[in-house]
Amino acid sequence: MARIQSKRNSTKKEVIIEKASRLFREKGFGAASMRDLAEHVGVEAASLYNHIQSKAEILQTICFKVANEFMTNLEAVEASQQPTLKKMEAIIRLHIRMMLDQYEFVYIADHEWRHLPEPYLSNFLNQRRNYRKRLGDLLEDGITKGEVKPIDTYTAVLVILSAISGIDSWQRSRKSTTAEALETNMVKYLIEGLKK
Amino acid sequence: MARIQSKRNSTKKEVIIEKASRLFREKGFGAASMRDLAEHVGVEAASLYNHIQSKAEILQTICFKVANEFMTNLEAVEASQQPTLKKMEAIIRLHIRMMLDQYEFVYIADHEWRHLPEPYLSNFLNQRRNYRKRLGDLLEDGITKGEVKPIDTYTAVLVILSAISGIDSWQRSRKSTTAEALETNMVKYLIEGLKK
DNA sequence: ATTTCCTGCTAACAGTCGTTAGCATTCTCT
DNA sequence: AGAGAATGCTAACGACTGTTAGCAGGAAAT
Repeated sequence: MARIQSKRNSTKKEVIIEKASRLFREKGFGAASMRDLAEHVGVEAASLYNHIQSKAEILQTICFKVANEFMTNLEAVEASQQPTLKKMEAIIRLHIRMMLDQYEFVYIADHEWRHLPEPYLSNFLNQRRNYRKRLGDLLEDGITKGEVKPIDTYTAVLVILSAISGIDSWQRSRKSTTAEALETNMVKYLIEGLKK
Repeated sequence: MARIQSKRNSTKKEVIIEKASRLFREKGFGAASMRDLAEHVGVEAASLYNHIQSKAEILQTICFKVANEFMTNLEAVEASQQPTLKKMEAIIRLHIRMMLDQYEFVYIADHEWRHLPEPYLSNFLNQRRNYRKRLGDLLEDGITKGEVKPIDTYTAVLVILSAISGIDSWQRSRKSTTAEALETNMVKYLIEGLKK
């Protein structure tokens, strides 16, 4: 019987999750069915349950994988010794790159988290809130040190993160602008607003 | 039989659409059921069909209502005689205000449009592309006239619109920042990046 | 007062949902 | 070669989906 696991560097579960991420983004978590997913994986729906526990587990895996990756990066940047603006730039660039080459995963963590079942939902939202808070603190610190223009940090964090998540609409319609140009221009616009 | 239409200034259809907008935002279009909606309206599911044609029709109504409102405003601004930066500010402020007091509708047009059936989907996406194109042209014009800093207009439009749609996450958690402060700060950040 | 329209109801349709049970096949390891 | 684990299959479950048919009661118009 046609087994899964075509690529050698990934378990069957990872294959399922990867295919699911594509599907969840295209149709939304609620509208994507397990039979849909199974077909993309090349297997019957029931067979998926040899590798995963539930549809919700897939969503959890994706959301927390992304959240952890961002959090790990944030901690590294916080611990680093560099000017605040450089720190912010590093974070912004990571967000943009994640949006560019882990698009499906990031998109789902950004837009489909509301379908997480409790207690994962609360957990996820707490992490999210904490992340934004620490980004705000980082900016606040930069203002205190005189490295950043005195602005409302809550608004700044909101603008920065939202702007990046809008790359979504660029992904959908690969037009003239290249990924590199987009990153450069976006960093320029967002950092410019923070300079004194 | 308990009729709908409690408020005098709205038809039953409008009541349904208003309740639906709330539901669609909370659960997503796919996950929100007609029986769900009926319960919020205070009626049986089948009765809804005396006022609407289908679930999809509700989504269409909402999406195009929002799209038309933005497009009408853009045309008014384009026709007005004022500096480019003032035009942009007017547009940004309208977007923010719409996000503040027509939150449910705007959110759905922003996030649930992918569930539109054809040909409405293509139609909607065309309008959206056209809208952004014209915003970009407006900025381009400002650059030519020397009123706006020479930037990549595609990126600028992306950043501006995305940043505003991020107000969504502010709506969800009414915290310290007031709506007025948010508008002021956001306009400041976004316009600052356009000034020479 | 009677007709007509509007809007509500219940019941049901055909289909899809996520998931489980039970069994067959194949892979891995001794 | 044979045992056991891993992974596939088919069939089915109960619940839920959007929607329609047919009917009843109240509102508006004559």
